[in-house]
Amino acid sequence: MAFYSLKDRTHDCSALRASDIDSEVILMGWVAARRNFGGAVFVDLRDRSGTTQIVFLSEKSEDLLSSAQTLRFEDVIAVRGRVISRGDNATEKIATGAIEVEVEELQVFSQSDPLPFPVRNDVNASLETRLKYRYLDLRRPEIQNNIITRSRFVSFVRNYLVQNGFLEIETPYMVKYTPGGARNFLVPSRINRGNFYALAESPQIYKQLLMVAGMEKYFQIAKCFRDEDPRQDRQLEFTQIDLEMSFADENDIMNLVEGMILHGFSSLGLEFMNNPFPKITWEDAMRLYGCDKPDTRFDMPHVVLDSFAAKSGIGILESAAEQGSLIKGICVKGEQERFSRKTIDQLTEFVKKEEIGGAKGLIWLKHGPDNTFTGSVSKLLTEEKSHELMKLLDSKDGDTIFIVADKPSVTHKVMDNLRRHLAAFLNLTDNKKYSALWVVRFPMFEQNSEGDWVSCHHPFTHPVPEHVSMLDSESKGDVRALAYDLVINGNEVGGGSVRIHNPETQATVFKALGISDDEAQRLFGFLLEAFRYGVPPHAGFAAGLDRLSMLITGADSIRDVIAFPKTVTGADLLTGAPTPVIEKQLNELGITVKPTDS
RNA sequence: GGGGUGGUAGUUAAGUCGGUUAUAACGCCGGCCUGUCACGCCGGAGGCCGCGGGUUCGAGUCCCGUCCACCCCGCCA
Repeated sequence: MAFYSLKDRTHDCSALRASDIDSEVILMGWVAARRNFGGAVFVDLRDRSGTTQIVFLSEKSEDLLSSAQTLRFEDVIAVRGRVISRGDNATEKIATGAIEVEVEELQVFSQSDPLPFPVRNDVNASLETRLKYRYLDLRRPEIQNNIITRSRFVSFVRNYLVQNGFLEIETPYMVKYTPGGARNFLVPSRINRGNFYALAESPQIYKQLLMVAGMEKYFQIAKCFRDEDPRQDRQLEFTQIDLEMSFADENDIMNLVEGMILHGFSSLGLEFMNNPFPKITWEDAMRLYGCDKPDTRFDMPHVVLDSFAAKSGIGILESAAEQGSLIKGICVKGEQERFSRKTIDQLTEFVKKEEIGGAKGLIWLKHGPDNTFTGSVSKLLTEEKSHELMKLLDSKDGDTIFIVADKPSVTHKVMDNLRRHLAAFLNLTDNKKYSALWVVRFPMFEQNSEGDWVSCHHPFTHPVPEHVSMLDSESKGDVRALAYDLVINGNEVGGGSVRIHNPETQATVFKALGISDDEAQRLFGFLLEAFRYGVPPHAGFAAGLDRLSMLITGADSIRDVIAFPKTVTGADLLTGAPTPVIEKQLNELGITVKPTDS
């Protein structure tokens, strides 16, 4: 008997409806469940699209029935049969619930060993087990649908960009090593022993060279590699929707990307709470939310209370203000009854945690009837000062106010964490809702822990033109960049900038970063040289496809939107990578591995 | 590099104050069953309690170390 093949398959397992009754069909898929009644066997047949119940009846053939009784979970089969009505036994649980297929012929393509864990949405094997048998985990409809949704989104993105005149161009993954930024994965060169490629952190330099090359509009679904500790939303290798456009300014890029996101989400039936996306400056984001990626699904902005604090009559606030502390308040609308003394104590412990920012304490006030406060410092506030604070924070009867005073960096971080924490506590974060915004005018530079000035974005970012003269001054910390981040639901899903195309400006920026002319030549000489041969002004963007995929699928972990993810220690539990390699290979590369404890 | 949570049958979990033969559900094996849909019923097999050391008459349980997974901080231009 010849095996059935794809051309014989008449329908997928989600296709059949009552209107198909009496047709003869051939289905192929995996045995998702088997219910054996001796004289009748029901099988849930699952393929990528869904599930159809097939039924083996003794009246048809005893041989067929006994074959059906040997079927086990995840056997791969084809069946030929007739679509019949399920009558009173119809179910709403599956899309094909009105019908079933009465089997006339069964082909078993392959049998499955007993499974290490059930292939079902409602059974949670440990992550370790799921990753070891990732091909089984991927059969679970929940994960499979994530991968399908991601594919549909990527497909939309490609179409959108191509229709907007973009060319999809690949750039090298094995690139020149440059220090700074993320730690690189290194690839040793056999032919040039002792030399290394780096795996690209991003296609940044190549896409700028493509602009010099006159490609005008480039995009790529590009893998990027960064040897930094993974997180819930971060993997060692990840994917960016990377694009660059000549003659474009920041609004051209933001409009393009915004259209891509709005329509891409819309194509999946997902709509944004805000359209168009608001733009706020980095400064305003820090002032209102204490961070550069605020979650705007809920309001609860921070209010800076420095001048109030200085004359508040509250000793700790007045002295904090004198010492140059930043004092911020946040007003929780209503739900006052949920802030019991115990809850407030827990919030106080929360803000004191080091990873939350390590505040010294948390001031709280409950706005009661007749415009009075109760709370930690209420007795110290005059009626006039109380009313002033109420006005500043727009608090009403039934609201609750929290105040933190500390070093600016601590206050921002603590109040950011507190705002998110309160939103989660009050169930204001619905992952079916989407709220996006642009954060613009990032600083050009920041100081790292060693006190060195480093780029916030990257060294090719164009400063705000009016700030160019400040680049080599003491106030370079105040220089703002033509850089923008796209933030959705508190996730930084992408960022970009206008690039420098003027050699003098580029030289000044390198100088501000403490990169000498010689070093600039050594690291980026090829780029600077390219820019001498006619470079168009250009700007670009890179969006994190994995994080976007998490948002569109509602996945909690980046692992749930990547077919073969790595663990938090960078291991691939399915293949066992990374592994030692054979001595011969190391010898060819001229590499000696040191013992681990050296 | 630092902090936290977890690891017991193929899987998911329970296991009290340190005490006799380590439980359950699902899966697996055998049997029964023609309307189930996570079918049901009867019976059975299945254990390096992550690994190594220590305390103790006695350790799944207490202590030390270590490995693995996850979460967080640092890090991620």
